[in-house]
Amino acid sequence: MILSKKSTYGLKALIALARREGEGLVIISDLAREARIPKKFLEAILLALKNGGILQSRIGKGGGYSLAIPARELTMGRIIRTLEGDYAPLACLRDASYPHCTECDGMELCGIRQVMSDVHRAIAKILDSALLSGVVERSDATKQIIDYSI
Amino acid sequence: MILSKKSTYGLKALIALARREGEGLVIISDLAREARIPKKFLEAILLALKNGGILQSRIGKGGGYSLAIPARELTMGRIIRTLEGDYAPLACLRDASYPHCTECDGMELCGIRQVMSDVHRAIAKILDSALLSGVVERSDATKQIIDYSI
DNA sequence: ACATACTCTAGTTTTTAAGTAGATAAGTAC
DNA sequence: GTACTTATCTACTTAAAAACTAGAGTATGT
Repeated sequence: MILSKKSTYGLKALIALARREGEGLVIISDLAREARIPKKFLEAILLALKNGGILQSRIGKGGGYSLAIPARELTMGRIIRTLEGDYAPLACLRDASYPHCTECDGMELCGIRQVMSDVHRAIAKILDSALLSGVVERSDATKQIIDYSI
Repeated sequence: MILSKKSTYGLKALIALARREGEGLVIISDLAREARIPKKFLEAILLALKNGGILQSRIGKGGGYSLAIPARELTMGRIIRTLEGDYAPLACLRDASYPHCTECDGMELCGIRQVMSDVHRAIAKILDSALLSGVVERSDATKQIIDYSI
């Protein structure tokens, strides 16, 4: 569950967009510069977020990106799932419906599978209850503390 | 938190060893054949587990591997940590002591960091309370159910 | 028309995981 | 002691995924 750069970049961009919520569209170049993300890479990430329904965009002059979902309703789970694909800790957990997979020869894996299934649920629970707005607030709080302490 | 093949193989081998606990040493070739793991790859994995204090071995004729820690005292957390390295969900979580990392420019990451820290703790809690013996028992239980259902 | 900005296709580079080969050291039985 | 067996070590190779880039294409406002 190490967060990829793709997801990290995506989250940073979303945080930046959440901070400007309601202020109209933001262009990729600005986001890339502010968050220090390679522009071309960010393009692909934002596009994925748009296709996932998390962002909306307008093309052409005056265009740019904005949140399609309010930060108070957008969960970390949805964001990460959109960027990483489903974060199943074991291949055979991908489709939860399947009772056992071919890998579980001799069933050694099925014991492992059950533990990893617990892990999976625990991760999902945390990420699906963490809202983007909360992350922004916590970032601001941290910033203040650090500003004061310097 | 997708489990690598290295860890999966390692766990399968440990389960096999746990099943023969108290029955002396098991040679690599047997483990590799039974668990269908490339022998050379398994060698490296078992060596890592030995260096991590999880396995013990004896060289020479009649030699082989056995658990250095009883299956009832060996946690999944220790096993996976030995094979994967510390499974921190974010690079700057690796040393928990450090209050913030250089990546947290503008502090966007610190909000993310806190959420991922929760994830990290949740994973550790589950894996550190799951014993190898429990995994073996659950595997056997699953096996029975499936045997009956066929 | 033209500048602006997103969209799309198709790459390249870098990194990490996965797997292999073969030599060497070391213990045990006989 | 020597032949056998097994662990240990170094150094590759291959395969796959992550990270990043280039450039053409398309839509939009003025």
